[in-house]
Amino acid sequence: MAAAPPAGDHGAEEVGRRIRTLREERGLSLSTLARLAGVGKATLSGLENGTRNPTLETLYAVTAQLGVPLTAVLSGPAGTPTVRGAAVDATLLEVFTDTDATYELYRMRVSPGPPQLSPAHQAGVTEHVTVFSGVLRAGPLDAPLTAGPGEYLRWTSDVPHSYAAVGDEQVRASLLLRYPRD
Amino acid sequence: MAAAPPAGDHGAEEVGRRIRTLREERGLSLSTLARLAGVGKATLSGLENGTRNPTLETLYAVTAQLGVPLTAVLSGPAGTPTVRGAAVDATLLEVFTDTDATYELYRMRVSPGPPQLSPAHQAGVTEHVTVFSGVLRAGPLDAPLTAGPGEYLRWTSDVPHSYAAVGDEQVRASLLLRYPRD
DNA sequence: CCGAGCCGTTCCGTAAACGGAACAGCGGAC
DNA sequence: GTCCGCTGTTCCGTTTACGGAACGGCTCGG
Repeated sequence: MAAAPPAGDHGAEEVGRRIRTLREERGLSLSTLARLAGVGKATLSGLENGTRNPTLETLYAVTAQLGVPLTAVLSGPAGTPTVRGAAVDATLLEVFTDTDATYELYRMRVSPGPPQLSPAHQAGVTEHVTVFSGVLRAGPLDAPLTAGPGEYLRWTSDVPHSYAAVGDEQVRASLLLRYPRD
Repeated sequence: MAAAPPAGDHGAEEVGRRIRTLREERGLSLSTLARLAGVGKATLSGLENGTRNPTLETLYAVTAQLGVPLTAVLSGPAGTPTVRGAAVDATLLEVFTDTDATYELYRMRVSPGPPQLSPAHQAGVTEHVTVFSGVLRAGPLDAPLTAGPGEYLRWTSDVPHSYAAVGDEQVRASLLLRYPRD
């Protein structure tokens, strides 16, 4: 005992809790799920209790049998990296890698106050913003654009640019960054 | 039986490819990333080549150092809730619930061929599409719109509407559905 | 030309995740 | 009462993912 594995480990225990919850929601016993998923009972037991550091293969076998994506047990409130600035608070939701370019999709919140500046990116990088609520003023420093709810902005971000909320309302928007392949 | 998903292939190679892409985008060498992430070079090498079955701890160490969520390298075609039709294949990425409206953010692929029809939604629902690649023709049946890479479409979807790829290239886009609060 | 310093891959001993079996605890059948 | 079937946990031998070191390949610099 006491051999307690690194308790402060990342979300291993959180992952275990979610799997146990999902299993019990389905009325499955540990033994049954282990058999259906093709893993040992010891493996699943340790996994649910957070005393193991599961393999991707193991996790996939279990989550697939539960009928949920891997992200359902992994992505946690504390798990996703967030970029914070004076006014902008952006959470990276997804990364798409296509043949022509890589896309990063963020959910963005811009708080009222002075504009937040962002340095120039590599040549060819474009930003695409869809505003959900509030009024956003963003784009190149010398030619900012404005958009309200439901509207769309696009600019080439190889020059310094800024983000600002117009008025007192916080702006909520989705931000898509496109990095062309070299 | 039980509609077993591909048990052997859980996308280990796909995960490796994404990690390698993310690493190269950042201009990091394999050795450097391995040192920064605190894992062995052999581990990272095998991981990128798909010859290993990484543990959650290893994956987390690497993705955290790359500054992306685990979902960025895991989210695969399998497992995620997906809406499929004749031509359109959409994956739900995120749901935002704000005070004014609910937003559903999809990643969408439209394959070449005849248009896919979609019935009218509730009054006030709007759709917002940002095209990544290919040329998309979509919108109300009587007034469809066209957009190419980097362009944006918006229409009110309280009437029947359609989606179609123009030309032979598959269309990749992000689709934002906005449901106003009653 | 040759060594220095990187690159990424392969080799190898060790630590640990794995599945099967044995275990204790509980509830119902007879 | 005993037995059975089930629960979830623990023990244990096997498999394998791990990191350090050694390796071949490439690009510089002297």
